[in-house]
Amino acid sequence: MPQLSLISIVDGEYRTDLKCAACDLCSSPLLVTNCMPGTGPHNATYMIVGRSPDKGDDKIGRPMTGVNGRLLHEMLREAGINYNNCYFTNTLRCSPFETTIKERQWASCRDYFIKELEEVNPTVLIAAGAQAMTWLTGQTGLRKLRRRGLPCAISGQESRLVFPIEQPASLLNTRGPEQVVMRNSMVADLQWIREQTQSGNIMLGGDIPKDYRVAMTPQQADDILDEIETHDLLACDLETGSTEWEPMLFPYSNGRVVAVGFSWGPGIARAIPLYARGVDSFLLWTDKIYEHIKTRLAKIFREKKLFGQNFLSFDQKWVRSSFGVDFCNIDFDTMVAHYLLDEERGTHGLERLALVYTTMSPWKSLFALADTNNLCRYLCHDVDATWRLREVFEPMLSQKQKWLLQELLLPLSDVLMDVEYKGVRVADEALENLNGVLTKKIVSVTSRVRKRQQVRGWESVNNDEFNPGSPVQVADIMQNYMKLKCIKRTGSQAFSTDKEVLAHYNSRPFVADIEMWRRLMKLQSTYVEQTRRLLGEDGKAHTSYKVHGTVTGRISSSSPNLMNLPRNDTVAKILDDGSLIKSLFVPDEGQVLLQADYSQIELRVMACLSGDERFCGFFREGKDAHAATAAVVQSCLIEQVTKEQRQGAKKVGFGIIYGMGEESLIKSFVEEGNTESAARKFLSDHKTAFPGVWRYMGMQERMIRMQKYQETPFGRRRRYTEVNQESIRQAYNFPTQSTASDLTLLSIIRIYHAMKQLGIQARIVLTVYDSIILSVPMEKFWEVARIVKHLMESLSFHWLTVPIKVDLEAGMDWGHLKKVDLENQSFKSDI
DNA sequence: TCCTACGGCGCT
DNA sequence: AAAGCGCCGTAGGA
Repeated sequence: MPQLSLISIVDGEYRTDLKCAACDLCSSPLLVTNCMPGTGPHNATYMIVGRSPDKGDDKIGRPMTGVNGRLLHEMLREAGINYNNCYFTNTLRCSPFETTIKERQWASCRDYFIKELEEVNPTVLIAAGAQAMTWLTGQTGLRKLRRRGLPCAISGQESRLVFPIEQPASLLNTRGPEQVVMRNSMVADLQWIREQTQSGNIMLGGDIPKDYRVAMTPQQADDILDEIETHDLLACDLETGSTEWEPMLFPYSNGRVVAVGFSWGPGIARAIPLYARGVDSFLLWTDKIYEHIKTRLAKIFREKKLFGQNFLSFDQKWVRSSFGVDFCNIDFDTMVAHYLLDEERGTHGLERLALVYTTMSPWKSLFALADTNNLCRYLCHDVDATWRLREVFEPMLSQKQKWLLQELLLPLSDVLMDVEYKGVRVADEALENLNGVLTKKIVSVTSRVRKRQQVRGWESVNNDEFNPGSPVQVADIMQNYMKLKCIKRTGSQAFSTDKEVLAHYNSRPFVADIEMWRRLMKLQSTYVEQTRRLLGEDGKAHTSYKVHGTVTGRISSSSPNLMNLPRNDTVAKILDDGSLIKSLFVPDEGQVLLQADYSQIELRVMACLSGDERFCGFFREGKDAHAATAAVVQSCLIEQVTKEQRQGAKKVGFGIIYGMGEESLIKSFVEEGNTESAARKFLSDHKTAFPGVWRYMGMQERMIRMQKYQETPFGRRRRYTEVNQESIRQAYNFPTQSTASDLTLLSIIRIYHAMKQLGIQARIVLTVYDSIILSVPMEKFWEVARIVKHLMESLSFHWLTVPIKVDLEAGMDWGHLKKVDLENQSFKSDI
């Protein structure tokens, strides 16, 4: 034990000549003060905890008296927090600059801290900076935990409340207006903490009583299972874990379901562990008991009505692989429901939702010490939160949102889960070959770059190897060694070296090399290597789709992202054969890929939503919309429209959908070689010709001004906190992008179930925004093609007043697709 | 050592 | 800066 008398120095008496024997840091010659005690009154309301003394503190011998400390004092005063009400201390009493602290050293300081904490007994703790916060609460991510009361994670101190704030020192790293903004927000945070503390609003232990139980013995497991079986509706969650160090790759042969949890009411939770975790685990299930529990759980998964937090896209796969139940009866999902209520990205985490919508306190830190028992306690919190959140969210959903949940997002999640689970086949040999080819090319470009005279100069000046992947170094060479004029700046006003700039200067060999190097690296690192790394043991790519990933209602794809693979024409700029990337994705053995695309779906949706008669007419009459637009604006016959005129009309069409400002539209016209007056005339003629379109756009702006949100025909909403140029552009784009996406999503569900019902072995392998790709047995090809086209085109809604059209393509891999001619049952030559 | 921000770039 | 994404490597702070 450390000498506890050291920290009893409070109430204004300081000593700097103390010797602490708890660790050896005190003896560092870099330090003036040895074992710096805290300072301030007993029973202070606020105990302010930094990481360690800074140099100024060390010189003076008291915490938070240096530059940083003075800053903090100023801000405290501005926030209305009285200095006499504060006790200042640090997690570490001695911390020689740039010394790595060992666990033993941390531990000895912790004992001082606990003693000090108990003596001072503050109302709340304020953690100054991320490190102090982590030390006190076990949690990371200071930004997202601002203005949050967290439980202290130090053993025996769990009932104490910790408020994190940014480290005052971070102010010193900024300048000018940014510094003012940051400082204001820090003062505001302190003010908020004062208000919370004075009002007593945030209290730990203010939650309802908890009835959590963990099965520690086989008998208890059976009792809990008996109990679960008496309920028909259960919140459910699974904890899974890797049995090895490697990440889990499908089909998760190195992963296990570690525990299963259920809840059937607020504050009620049960957890059943299945697989021992951590050295302290109590779990000693024999194989026989394990199988017995598994069988009983499988019955629950098959028969009960369940709901969870993102259950369908995560837990369901494990239920399938570990319990043999392919689909559960899921009637709700708290994450998806919250997404419908609030589309903002990254706000759907379970703990966050529980903090906002229930009286629960954070429990995430339990996971850090996740032996079997703690993991099960963690799981109990999860399912309890899930149950409570359903009670909160369900009544909040509008009729349309209920429809979206039940008829669109839950069925869609089922389908996407199945699509992800089965995966898409990858031509692994071709993948390896391509990787080799790219490696060779990159090596050669790299060595060529390093022989360039400018690079040699740079290397000798900097005494370092030039890295073509460093925008800083590339900019340095272009600006200072080649004396190239800056034509574009980055967000931080640095010399931009993006592809536009490189293209501008690519007559210079060095710049051309960098351009090629970047393209090659992009192909290799983002597409080839990532695909390789994430390939399952079955040689397939198992992407994961998110239905809650975007503010517009589009789905997103990740690990690997199969929605941004480079098109053939892009790859052709880099490699001789442009199909090399997409052709890596192939149908199941002996089958063929069928791709069904909605043609110009966003434009059609825009026509419907705006109700512009002329624009709708183009689609009803089956005209080429862009050419027809050009014909109207130029007052000529559609046959007389030149390629350039059509291109111009197309630009306006998309410009409108994307909320492009008039000035930028005109600018892009001029860049294409038109005169400014011609561009202006085109635009004003367009407005005259399509008044409905422009009226509709104006309506969107009024909508977000008046009610602060928009709603699509399907009931998707997008909220806006303020109205500015950015939000107005978003408002122009949202209804079309969202509604077009929903049409594809509904089609995915319909196609999936049609194939199932008809017993056809064709399956959806991919989907990219407006297209659906299936792997189809050869002999069923024409039948499937006909069904898919029909299903997609026959969607019918009262607002859908123009026909929607689907183009079909097919091929033996994704890189070689040919147009399908259904009439003649033939394929048209290369596209 | 980890984490975050940034510059950059692929797709619809 | 024309909407919406995911992911790469670098750079810098903690």
